[in-house]
Amino acid sequence: MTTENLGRRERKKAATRQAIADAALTLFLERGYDAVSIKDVADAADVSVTTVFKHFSGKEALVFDLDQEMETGFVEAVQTRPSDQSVVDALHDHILALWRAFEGHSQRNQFVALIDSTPVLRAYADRMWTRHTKTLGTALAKELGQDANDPTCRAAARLILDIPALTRDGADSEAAIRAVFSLLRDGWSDGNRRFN
Amino acid sequence: MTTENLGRRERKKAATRQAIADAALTLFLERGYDAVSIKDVADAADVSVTTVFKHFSGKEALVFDLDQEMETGFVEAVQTRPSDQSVVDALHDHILALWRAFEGHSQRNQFVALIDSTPVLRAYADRMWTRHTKTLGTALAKELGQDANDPTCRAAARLILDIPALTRDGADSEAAIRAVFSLLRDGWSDGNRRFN
DNA sequence: CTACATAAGTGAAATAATTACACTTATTGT
DNA sequence: ACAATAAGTGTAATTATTTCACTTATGTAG
Repeated sequence: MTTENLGRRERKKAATRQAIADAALTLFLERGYDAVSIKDVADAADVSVTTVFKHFSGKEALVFDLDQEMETGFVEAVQTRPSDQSVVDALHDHILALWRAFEGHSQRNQFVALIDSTPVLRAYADRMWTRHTKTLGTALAKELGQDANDPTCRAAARLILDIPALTRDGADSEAAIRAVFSLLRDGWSDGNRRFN
Repeated sequence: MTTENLGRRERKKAATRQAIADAALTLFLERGYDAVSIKDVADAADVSVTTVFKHFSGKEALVFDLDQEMETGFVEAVQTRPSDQSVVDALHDHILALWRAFEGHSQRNQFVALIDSTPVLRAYADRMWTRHTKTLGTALAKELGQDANDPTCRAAARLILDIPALTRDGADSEAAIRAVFSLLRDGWSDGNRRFN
């Protein structure tokens, strides 16, 4: 799907990019993120340092080869949902699907460990998700017939995109997902209880 | 309160730190963040580059001289609230107070413009708030008699700390605050409406 | 098929943030 | 007064990132 029907040039370009990403991930998992320089990655992939920067915006981006697919995924999830489904339910299903797909990856544990142990990568990962707050918020607003900048839609979008960040520091991911969607559906009864 | 009853050493240290922060802010507002190097700041404050790094963890930190006070502020807000007040109400009050204090600053507009126009600073500001998710979440859990890692408490904490990030990209701050607390109190009725 | 335009890749050099190190100087507590 | 300690200095090294002028491969119009 991604490497089809393209000219030789495009194919070679994609191959180079992939070689760099692969070399980077291998080295990072082997030695740790900070112990690997961009030059190391370039050498391992047999390209120049300049070429690495032609393909990736910076060192952190070498770790996350996805990013863009995510944004469209969320937006599509709400737009193409069955007509009798609420947007909250659609997003709930989407997240669960993403989660299960991620679970079934062999390198998953190493990968998570790499990110958890590298502050720069944690920060980058968080931003990677929350960067799409505006887009998802607008998509939600459109679905519900609200203004594009509707603050409630944006806040809801943000809370949902916070989920990956919430599943760190020894938190149970599935519980975090449940908690977020419970908040969205019913609010926070505990927090609103008064003590008098 | 901050510069009292300290020895000469501590006082000079604080003065140096302040001189650096002041020089940095002045230069950043004048020329823009990227056009000012750490060396420029050091020269303007008449200290060595090394000294700058002794006081601030990095270039971004030069802009945000608060950070730590914020965390304790939120935690105290919930702990010292009147006994007939819910934690949500206490946090609502606290945020509104912070907001009003910030409004009454002469440099506020320039400051906001500086951050909005500098991607690195936006990212840093977001992290600065959400960094305290775990602490505030734990404090909330303790108040409510839940487990320290209770996912709902943590999610609620995160949503509240998201507020500053939500007030960007042409969003109305007060509306964002209202939206977040409405979500916390009653959930998201619009998002849960089904269309059949 | 040829020639030209263009995009990918190269290599070197410049800039700037960040860290390490060995050193001087000022402050503090005894 | 003195020894311990913390603040500050200056230099040098490391490394991410950008810029630039250059080569080479590919695609394409004629």
